[in-house]
Amino acid sequence: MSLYTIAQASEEVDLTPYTLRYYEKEGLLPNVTKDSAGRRKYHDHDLQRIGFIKCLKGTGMSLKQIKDYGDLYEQGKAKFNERNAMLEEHREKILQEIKIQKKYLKMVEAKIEMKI
Amino acid sequence: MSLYTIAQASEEVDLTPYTLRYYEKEGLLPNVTKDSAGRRKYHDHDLQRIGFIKCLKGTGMSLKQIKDYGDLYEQGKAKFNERNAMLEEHREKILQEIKIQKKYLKMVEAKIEMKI
DNA sequence: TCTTGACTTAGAGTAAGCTTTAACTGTTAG
DNA sequence: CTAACAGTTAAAGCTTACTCTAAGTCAAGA
Repeated sequence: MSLYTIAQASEEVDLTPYTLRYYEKEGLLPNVTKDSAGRRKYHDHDLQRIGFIKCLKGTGMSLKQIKDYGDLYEQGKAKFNERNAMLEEHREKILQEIKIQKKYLKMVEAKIEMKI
Repeated sequence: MSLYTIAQASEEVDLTPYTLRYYEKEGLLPNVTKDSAGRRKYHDHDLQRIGFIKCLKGTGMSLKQIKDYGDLYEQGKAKFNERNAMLEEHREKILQEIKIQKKYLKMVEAKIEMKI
């Protein structure tokens, strides 16, 4: 069980310390512990959570929605259905988005081939 | 050869009139003509251009870069190489992005399967 | 002890991409 | 003729997601 300062965590997850504090302030990272001097200590599960936040954000979910998902997560299995429904809906959104990206890719390739 | 009011064009391309004026102000839509009363008249080639703008924007190109691309386009074949290089680079970016999206899709699916 | 450096906070500032407002103009239906 | 309507402009306002600043705290090394 390893601990990370904000600088180390920042390095691990490739986000600035500013961003990590911002995510915490916005409620995306509850339960980040602090040492006796008040400095944040990140645990492995925090880094894993940040990893999943990056996944959701990278697939177009807003921080607001990510927070909502995280809030359901905090409520444990009582909210499992609601939470999984969110993920399944998001899965569809990603699939749609990949389709669109492929369509756009073809448009760009067509433009390249057009040679005008 | 058909002409469209801003409301009709807006409907066609699924962008608000605000957005169309904004794109024009930002230099993404040069040469939009106006009638004797000063009202915009969109031509088919304007709608096609907007379609390609949506493609570039939808694949993560900033309006600034899209403007730069459009500016090269305005300069005709003199800037063909530069323009096509931009598109080829963008094509790579889209391919990368699709890869990332597929990875994220798997992460979300794994989380769904985890059933926790 | 002093100072350096990495942290803390609240809050201000920034950038992108719209979105709205206010005040106005020209066209059209009654 | 006039009211309604669809457009015009410049400029202000909004949202999201950071990003930075200012002022302060704490621990460790010279």
